[in-house]
Amino acid sequence: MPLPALVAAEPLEQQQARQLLKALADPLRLDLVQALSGGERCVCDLVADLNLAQSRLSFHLKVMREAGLIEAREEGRWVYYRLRAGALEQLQAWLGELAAGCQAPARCCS
Amino acid sequence: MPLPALVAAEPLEQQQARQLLKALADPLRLDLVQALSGGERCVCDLVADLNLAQSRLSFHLKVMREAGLIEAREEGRWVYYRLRAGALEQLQAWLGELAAGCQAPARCCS
DNA sequence: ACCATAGATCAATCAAAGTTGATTGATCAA
DNA sequence: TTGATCAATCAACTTTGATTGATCTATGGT
Repeated sequence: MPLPALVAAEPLEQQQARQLLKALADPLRLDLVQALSGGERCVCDLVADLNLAQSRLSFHLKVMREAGLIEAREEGRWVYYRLRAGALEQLQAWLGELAAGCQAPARCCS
Repeated sequence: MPLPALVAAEPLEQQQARQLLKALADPLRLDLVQALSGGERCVCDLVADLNLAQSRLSFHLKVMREAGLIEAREEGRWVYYRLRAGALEQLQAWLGELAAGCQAPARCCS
């Protein structure tokens, strides 16, 4: 069950940024992010709180995990998930760099 | 051609955040963002630089425009696009709030 | 050993997004 | 006014992603 999940507090590669963005860009996954934004939660609680099919939740958790957006901790027969603050911070930094130079005047059209 | 595109420097609604994230979470659109990160560019330049079908580019620009990620300026027969720095900053702030509380210890599983 | 629960995975289906090529309406230069 | 270029749009098609229900493994309680 433990899946790769990228680490490193380095600047994001475009590919990693894309995976993170995609992991975030879904309504259900955003609800999950919301649910996790207050701290670690176990899967069974999430199923109950968000009232969804277990396989559906598991699918989305996997997407998020593979993107490096969340990470899991197993304890007995439970699995606890939490947001990776580092990933959020990397994304913030990545956005910051974009915003930095984007106000330049138009290169005139050939 | 001018499409709604949300404004406001207010905190992002989840729905708006999702649209922005989705607009970013695509390889071609990321290339576009990259191309625009140095400043305004016209469509014909983008077609040439990224070497893609014009209708394809137009489709993706529309997605980004509708999300409020970019905005257009028409000049004669050309259209110039640029990133909306405000949108990037709103996203950054939104990520910041998520990162804030996500380290809390697990609520114990029922 | 048996049964119940937690959670991951798989195959099938369905819906949403992206791609392509053609067309259209502007704008501009000759 | 003719012809060329810019860029948006449309309809047909393809690809990708999400949902569902069924299994499957592992853990724990009795």
